[in-house]
Amino acid sequence: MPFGSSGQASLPPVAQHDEHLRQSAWRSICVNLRPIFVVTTKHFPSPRVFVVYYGVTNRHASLNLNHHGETMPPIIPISDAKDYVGQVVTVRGWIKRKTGKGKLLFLRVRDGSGIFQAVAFRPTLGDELFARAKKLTTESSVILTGEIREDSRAPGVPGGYEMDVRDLEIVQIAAPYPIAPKEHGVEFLLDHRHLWLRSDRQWAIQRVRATVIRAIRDWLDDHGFLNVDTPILTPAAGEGTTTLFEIDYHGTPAYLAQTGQLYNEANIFAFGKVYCFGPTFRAEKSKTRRHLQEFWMVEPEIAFCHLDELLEIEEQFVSYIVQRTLRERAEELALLGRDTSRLEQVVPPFPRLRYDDAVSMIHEAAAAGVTVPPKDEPLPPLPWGEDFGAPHETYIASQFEKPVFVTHYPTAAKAFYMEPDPERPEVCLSADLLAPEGYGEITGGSERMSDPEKLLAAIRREGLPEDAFDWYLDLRQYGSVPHSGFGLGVERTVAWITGIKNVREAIAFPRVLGRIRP
RNA sequence: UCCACCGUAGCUCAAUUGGCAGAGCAGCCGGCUGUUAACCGGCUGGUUCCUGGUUCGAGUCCAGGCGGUGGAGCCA
Repeated sequence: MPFGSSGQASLPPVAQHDEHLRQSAWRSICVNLRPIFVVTTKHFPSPRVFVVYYGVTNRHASLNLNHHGETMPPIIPISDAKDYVGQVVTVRGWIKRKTGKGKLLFLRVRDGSGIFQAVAFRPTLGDELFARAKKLTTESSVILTGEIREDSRAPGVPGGYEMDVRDLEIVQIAAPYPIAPKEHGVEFLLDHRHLWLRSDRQWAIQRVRATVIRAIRDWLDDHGFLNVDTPILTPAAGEGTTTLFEIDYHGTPAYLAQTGQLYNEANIFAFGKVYCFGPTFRAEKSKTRRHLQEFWMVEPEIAFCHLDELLEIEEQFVSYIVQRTLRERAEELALLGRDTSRLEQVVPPFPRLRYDDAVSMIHEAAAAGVTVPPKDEPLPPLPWGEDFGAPHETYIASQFEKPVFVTHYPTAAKAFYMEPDPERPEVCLSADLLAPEGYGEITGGSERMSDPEKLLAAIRREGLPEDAFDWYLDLRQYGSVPHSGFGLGVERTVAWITGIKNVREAIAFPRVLGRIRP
């Protein structure tokens, strides 16, 4: 029962102690979006308010009743504090930081929804409660009741509102907290990731991530894509066998999926436009700011789709994700210190650049002695046919205001299933989307090979196990069509939008090379 | 796998040519009515990553190992 009372089926009467409590009750009723019916009676047995309700959402204040069925101040999330100025409310959370000045204590409190300051003043709180408040340590859990007031000096998210504490209940006094409000090393923070998540910065990043994921699903669901998820335990590689995590499948070797794409290709023949979304696994020995062993990827796949249509889908999709996040997570991005001016420009169309032209740009830049951040090392030359290194990606991306598509990579440098350009088979109908500001490749996609003979030849050329791909080849026997798809890495996208330096902060519990705890 | 750098208090870091192991923060005690990583006074806190070597003497020099960070390759 969401009101936090005993859960009994009968409706609790609300005592009408005073005008203030009555207003609090009304207030909590009014903020609930779900239908609520209120009856007042003047006679039975004394003046009472009866509340009829159902389905109260957790997002809003709930009516707070004590054991006697009497109204208590409503329990609110900190994010709603601005709606309760002048009213007495209860907030449940954790102490981020405590500062003070004699008879005055400032408690920075977070509850997951937001951060604000609670002010404990000895003359109004009383000596006993004030002494209790002074005992609070960092990360102690508390239930605070007091009046919300507006004050421009009050810090927080959203700032400008604070609580004048009238009552407090200590749930637990926290042990000395290892993470101090100062700089820490990476190893220490990753060892304490379970606690590090409580920091302002990590809180903001995970809230952005949730919005990015919501935007991904909403856009695809609203554009005719069906979510059909693909297996994580798989019998064969998606793209080569060196980077797979092998597991024991009841005596048979199996692998954690590094892509859902091959299954996506089966699904389009049943559902037309599909996407899968989940964790993928790469056992690469990569220790860079852009790599995780386990990361989340959304992979749309579309039947009857050529490369040019795919690029239009991608630019609409990525723009929507960025613009919606800017709109809904402005406070979090501000907390992270993100300069959003570059992100505001992320709207279709994105520039398109052929691999050939990218190589020419790199040659000219290398000849001119251009250097690339972060170390300002000279741009290395790039022989035609090789894939870009990180400095090449950074340089190309830096030449454009928006994300840029690089298309028509050399066929030999790309995965076996990519369709060669019919006019020029040494390049394929592929496209990578490079994010600005050095965040690298955020999507990779292509038109897929639809001809069964050519696909079989490609599998043999790569030396892949033919029998593992029998069903994949089979797809091309029954109504094969041109089709295309791409994958977008969630952590790289979140890192780019939030402006963080390393993808490991974009996921709650990152799996990086050499680390499996916590 | 390769390259570079790093390892000293719970954390971030000092320690001169090889010569007494130090500070700030956190924690504890006391003070302060508007703090924003407050401030003031006091206290507590050490296997200097490990093993061996050189030396009268090693945090410091040498050898080997372990751990970490960044990058390369590869990738989203």
